[in-house]
Amino acid sequence: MEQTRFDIQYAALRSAIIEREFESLNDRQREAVFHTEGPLLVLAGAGSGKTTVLIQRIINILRFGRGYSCEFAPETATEDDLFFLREYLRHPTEQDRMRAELLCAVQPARPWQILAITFTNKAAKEIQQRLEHAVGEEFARDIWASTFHSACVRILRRNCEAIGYDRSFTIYDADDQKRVLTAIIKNKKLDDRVFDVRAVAGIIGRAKDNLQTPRKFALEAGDDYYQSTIAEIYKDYARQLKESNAMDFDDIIMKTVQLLQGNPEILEHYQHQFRYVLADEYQDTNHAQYVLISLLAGGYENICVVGDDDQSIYKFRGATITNILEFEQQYTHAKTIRLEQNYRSTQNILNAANELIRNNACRKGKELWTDNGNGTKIRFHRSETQEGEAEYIAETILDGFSEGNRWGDYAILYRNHVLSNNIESACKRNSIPYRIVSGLRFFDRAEVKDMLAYLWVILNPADDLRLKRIINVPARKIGNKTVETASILAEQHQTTLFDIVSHASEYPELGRASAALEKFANLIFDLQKMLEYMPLDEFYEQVMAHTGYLAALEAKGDYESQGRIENTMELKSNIAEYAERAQTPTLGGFLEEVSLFTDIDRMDADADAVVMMTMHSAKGLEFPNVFLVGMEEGIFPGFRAVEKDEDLEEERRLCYVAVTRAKKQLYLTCAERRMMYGRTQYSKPSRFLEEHPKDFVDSNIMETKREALEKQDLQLNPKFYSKRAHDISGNIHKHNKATAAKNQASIKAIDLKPGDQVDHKAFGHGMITSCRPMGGDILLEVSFDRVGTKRLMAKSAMNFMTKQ
DNA sequence: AATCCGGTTCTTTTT
DNA sequence: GAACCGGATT
Repeated sequence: MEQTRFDIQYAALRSAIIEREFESLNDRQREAVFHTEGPLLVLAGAGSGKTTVLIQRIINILRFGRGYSCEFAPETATEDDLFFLREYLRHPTEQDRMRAELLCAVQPARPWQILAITFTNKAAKEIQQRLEHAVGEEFARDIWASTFHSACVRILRRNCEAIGYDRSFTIYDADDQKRVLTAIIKNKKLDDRVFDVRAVAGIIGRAKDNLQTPRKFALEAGDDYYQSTIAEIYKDYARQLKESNAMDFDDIIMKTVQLLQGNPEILEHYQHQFRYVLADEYQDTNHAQYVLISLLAGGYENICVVGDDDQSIYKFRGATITNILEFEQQYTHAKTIRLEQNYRSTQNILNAANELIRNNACRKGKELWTDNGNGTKIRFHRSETQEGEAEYIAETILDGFSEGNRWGDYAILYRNHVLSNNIESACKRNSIPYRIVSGLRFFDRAEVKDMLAYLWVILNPADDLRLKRIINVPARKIGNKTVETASILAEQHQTTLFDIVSHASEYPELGRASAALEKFANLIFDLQKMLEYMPLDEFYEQVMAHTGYLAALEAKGDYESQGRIENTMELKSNIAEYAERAQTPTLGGFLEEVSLFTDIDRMDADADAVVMMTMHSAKGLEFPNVFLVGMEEGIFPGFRAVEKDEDLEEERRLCYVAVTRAKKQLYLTCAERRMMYGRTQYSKPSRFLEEHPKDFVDSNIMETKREALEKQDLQLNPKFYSKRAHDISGNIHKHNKATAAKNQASIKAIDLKPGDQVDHKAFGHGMITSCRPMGGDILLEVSFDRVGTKRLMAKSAMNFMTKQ
């Protein structure tokens, strides 16, 4: 076919009109949006509008198809159309828009032909919602915007019979997985210190990430004792899961790949269906996910991967940065687009990030820039102790609050959770509202898992694993011994544990316990009956009541149980919310959803509070003011990561991620000594601080830093160090002196008594209602006019408070 | 079945 | 230092 003059005119008008639709994007972004056909790699720096591009690209594909990239006019096109488009471009009106759009569209995709794959539910949901907003709910509903896991589960539920699974397979989480493995290791009479469950689970998980079957793994292990034993465990584990018709998270991906590879007709079906495949956070994909994407996109090869090699921080979970680095080799005709304009941070912050990441050898290379202006310099603070560090942070936040910042404008990020302890107490002391994004997620909490286990068992009594979890929770006189005997009986009789339990009296081996067992079985039967005629949330309450779970928690009555009760109630609202949302709510539907769910989703919805979390969890988020704490050698980079360049680079990427979370102000803090693992450690400032550009860091800090560096040789000898510390630490010392003086003054000023009127920098005017001596300090209760009653420790509060 | 004691361990964790 | 686990004790 040859392009005619008509075609050329048409194509020019078409691109002008389409470009108009996406005029809010920058050139690079637009380029990515319009490159719809063929492989595309988008290297999207932090804060460069990656999600926007992903979404706009989908919108473009839905509305205009390959319109922009098409050089030919539609066969039905007439001179009239050309005229219309020209007029529309001159005077675009809302009435004409639809027709113009239709004339510009070439093979627009149907929603279900688009697969947009992400790692988190949150990201999937965001894409879904923004698309709903843009193209309407009905349209957006059919787009496959989902996580790797939910997309795979969806494929598996349809087709898993082809690989010998029942459609109703259950999903084992990390905890279930560990239980099974522990049992296997015990069963094999292996030393559980040599074969640590966590390590074994990790190795098996990595094997699955690499698509290694137990057989392949055994082959590779050869006669190496450790490896070949793990191969044995892996084999047993796989067999056991298969028998229970269960898959773990890694299976979900691996089995999908196996399904597609082993069944050409199924593969073809999906390859044909997915005309456009988009993958987010591509730098975090593992080998299995890479193969999966390649398979699914194998039909049209309209594959767009978006990611940032500099933000790859999940190697320890099997992610291989190779996938993104070698994309251009995999698809030789791939187009690569770099998004380097940053819309989030100030240039100072970006300079720091650029300088830092430049120290990495293994990267594609990118340089972030912004037209947001330079902003304020990065601030560095080194305190003597971890308490000092925490206090500095609290003071800084209080200062900021009194200047009009909101608590939620602050985030405190750390390398690992333990570092949050002191900061948490400093926040408590200073009445700073804070929220810790904890390592333990809602759905991992014991009480939540217990209740979910009940629901699973009610739905599917054959679920031995979960039955074992709750059969004696709360205690109902069914001891471990009894459960063990019953399990053995189940194995002997080739039946399920529940089957034995429900017919306990037929087995003399169970002796006196059989009454309790049958009682339990009847409980489950009763609940099953209730499920048939009750709304889900009401049913859940019945489960709480009849199992005695709620009563047991209430009976304990301590503070911890109170929290647990709240958590189980929270689960109830989850169920209620699901029941309302789903078209045909079922218990199974809810459990399925929950098993692929984490609770990061509700992170942002909550009240105004300082957020504390690990640097890992901060990925993808942004905050006006960010503290990076514990910037010390041995902590960040961690002592494990300094040996191998590869690990150090990942650590540096983590630092890059952390730095680029800040929009306006970045604070870097560290302490000279810190209590860790029960001993006091002296550490030098992190090398990552050195790698920040000097000119962009607050100047008095640089002095501090130089002094800190001078100390480095000394600190190998702690005695010498402590002797000299006072003489050489000029700036730090001065600062601490000042703080000390302030504290002295404030302790003197503690002649406070109830009834005194005070002015607080952040909370305003108030009256002291009580004073209680506490650990060399005084706990004040102050009733503030504006913010109500607060409890403050006098020493630190006096830095912000004056007596009238 | 609950509690206590001692020993052990201590990155990060999107599903 | 704290949290968690397993074994022993009550």
